[in-house]
Amino acid sequence: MRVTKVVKQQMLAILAEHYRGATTALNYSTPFELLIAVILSAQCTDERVNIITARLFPQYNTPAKILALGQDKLEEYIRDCGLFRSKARNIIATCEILCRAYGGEVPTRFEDLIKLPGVGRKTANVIVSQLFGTPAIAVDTHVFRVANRTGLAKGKTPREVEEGLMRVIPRQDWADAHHWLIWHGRKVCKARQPACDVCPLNGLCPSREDATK
DNA sequence: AACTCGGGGCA
DNA sequence: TGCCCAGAGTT
Repeated sequence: MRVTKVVKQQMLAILAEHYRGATTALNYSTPFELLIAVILSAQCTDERVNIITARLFPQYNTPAKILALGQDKLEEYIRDCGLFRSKARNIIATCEILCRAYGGEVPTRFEDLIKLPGVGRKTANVIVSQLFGTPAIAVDTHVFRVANRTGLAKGKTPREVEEGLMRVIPRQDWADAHHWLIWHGRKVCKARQPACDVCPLNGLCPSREDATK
């Protein structure tokens, strides 16, 4: 079933109302801290990232300090989140670049961020949209799933979904819409057992009767 | 486009 | 236990 543009606008309005105030912006005090937290969050819950960063950042909250800590010790700090070896390696490499090319600061442009080891489209979009005021929609697995199921933006790749969402959603709503879609994916439109019975998009979503697709 | 990394969370 | 996960890099 094809979702008309009018229906898409209705669904977006409902999501905006239903998830008003919802945010995933974490209270990290510097861009560098948020960057590291987002890198760590891949395939890992926010709760666990919070535990790790609460131990790490009091002493190691700058690229230079992380480099001084070293990769082996960094691995010990972040061992409780998955993929920790590659994350540690990427974080060290990123810190070296930040120190060498950016004066120890986090670059503000998407093109620069995405070149950093461990930073892909999703992470770069999160940083620029939540930190530097550049409108963007970060497509993670939740956003990807919700967009495809609801028909807001169909696509085989996250990139396609990202571009589709940008076409449907007004630019000024991109950052907020990212949060609506993520929260909807977490709480209602879940990967396993979607709670279609309590879904605010009931009646509009084409996957209502077969939400496992 | 498919594969891999990896411990946690959940049924 | 087995299966999936608030991704990114490599092949």
